[in-house]
Amino acid sequence: MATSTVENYVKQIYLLQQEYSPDLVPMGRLADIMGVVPGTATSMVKALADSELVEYEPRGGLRLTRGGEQLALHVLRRHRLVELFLVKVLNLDWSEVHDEAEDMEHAVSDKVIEKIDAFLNYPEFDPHGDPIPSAKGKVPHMKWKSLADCQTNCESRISRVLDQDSQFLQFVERNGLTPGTKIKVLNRDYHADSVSLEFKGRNGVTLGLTAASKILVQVME
Amino acid sequence: MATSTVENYVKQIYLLQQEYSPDLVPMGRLADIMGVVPGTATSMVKALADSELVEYEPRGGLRLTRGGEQLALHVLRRHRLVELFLVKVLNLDWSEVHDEAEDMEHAVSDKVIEKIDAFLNYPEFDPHGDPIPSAKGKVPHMKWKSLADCQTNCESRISRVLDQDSQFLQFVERNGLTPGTKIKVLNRDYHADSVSLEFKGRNGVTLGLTAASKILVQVME
DNA sequence: GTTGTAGTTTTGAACATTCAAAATATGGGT
DNA sequence: ACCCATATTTTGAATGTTCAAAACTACAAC
Repeated sequence: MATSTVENYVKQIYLLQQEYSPDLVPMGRLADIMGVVPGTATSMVKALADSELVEYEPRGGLRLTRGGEQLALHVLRRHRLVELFLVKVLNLDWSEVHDEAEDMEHAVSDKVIEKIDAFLNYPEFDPHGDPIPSAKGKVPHMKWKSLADCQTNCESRISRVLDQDSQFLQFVERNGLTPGTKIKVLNRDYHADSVSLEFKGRNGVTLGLTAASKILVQVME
Repeated sequence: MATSTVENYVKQIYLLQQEYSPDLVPMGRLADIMGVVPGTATSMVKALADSELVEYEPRGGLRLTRGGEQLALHVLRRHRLVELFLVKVLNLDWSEVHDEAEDMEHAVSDKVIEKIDAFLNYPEFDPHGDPIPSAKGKVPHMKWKSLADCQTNCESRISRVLDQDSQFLQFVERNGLTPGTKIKVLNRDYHADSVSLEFKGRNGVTLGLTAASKILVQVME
């Protein structure tokens, strides 16, 4: 049985892969995100390679095996279902559930997770708009595009917030940019590094491109 | 912050103390219950003594300090609230929630526990009738007496089941002896090592004294 | 008083995870 | 071809938890 340390490494590798794929994930990036010194990541990755959870090329980088990916999806499923449960049933604020779920994701059994899934009526997305993998490891897909990439006059709907830092989420909430909100891009200025939005009638917030890039909208097809 | 190993030791010491108090808990008993060899318990207890969670007399035994007891009650509060939550909200069977809660008790934060407590409307007892300590560490008290100590014709109400082994709980449930059930002792025979009960009209089960001693009834005053 | 035995403690080693610091490899600029 | 900066790996040590097996203690029985 995988320890929770192993589960955390595999989960973070999965998330990093979204950023690097099809390239290998560099060791240093993994160390950073795990909050350990590089040598620690190296030795852990070797252990993961021995258990066939990752493929590891010394000095090249790493990627998950199919088995590692399945494990990562399992952990992410638990994490995201727990988040949604905490928000919907226990009324915690969406800005705090990510941290709560970090611990709980390793402690809830499959039996409890299936009960939660049923209780919530088989949801596809968590409170931040992240997709919830199925028990078999299928990820609901949707076409997303970052706010930073929306042109002037583009109308759309906020659907996912990538940065799950509590402060950032509170900022997003204070400004009414939670998933589901319909918005229109009033102005996008690459040189001013900003995007201004209009929504819910009142015309709205101006975001820097860095913040805008962490907010995804649904692409209407 | 206490690791979950430490939380488990302290919890079990607390439970053993109910059995031994006011005497010290013997090391061997702790080792047995923790499922470790005696030497492991000794070295762990020394560490607990260093953190002032237990008082330890070499070769004599051990007991919790006030601080250790507070920690134990905290853990027990989390454990029992989680159990009740799993039964009431997620509809798990009472015979399986003990094991589920063993892991979750170390992963749910105080914030989540307080939400669960409020959601359940500040309950005093868990599904097995065990008292739920308050956030401040106060334990609801009730006068209990074992079924094995009930005389012939004694009428009472089942209120607590001490053995939380899943098989035993299923047996208890199959025979309708769950907490809340009103029963009457038809016959108690010390030499035959048995107690027979009548309840819900139909007259009922006969239990050996060992089983009977694990089922507690409310003492009516 | 020696001996036996049950319970306890000590010792030495292992595993998973981590760090600090030294060693090494890689790719780019000169 | 050589040197440098950066990324990575290696090495050695620490922590927390565990086991196996040897050593010890206490007390009862003879």
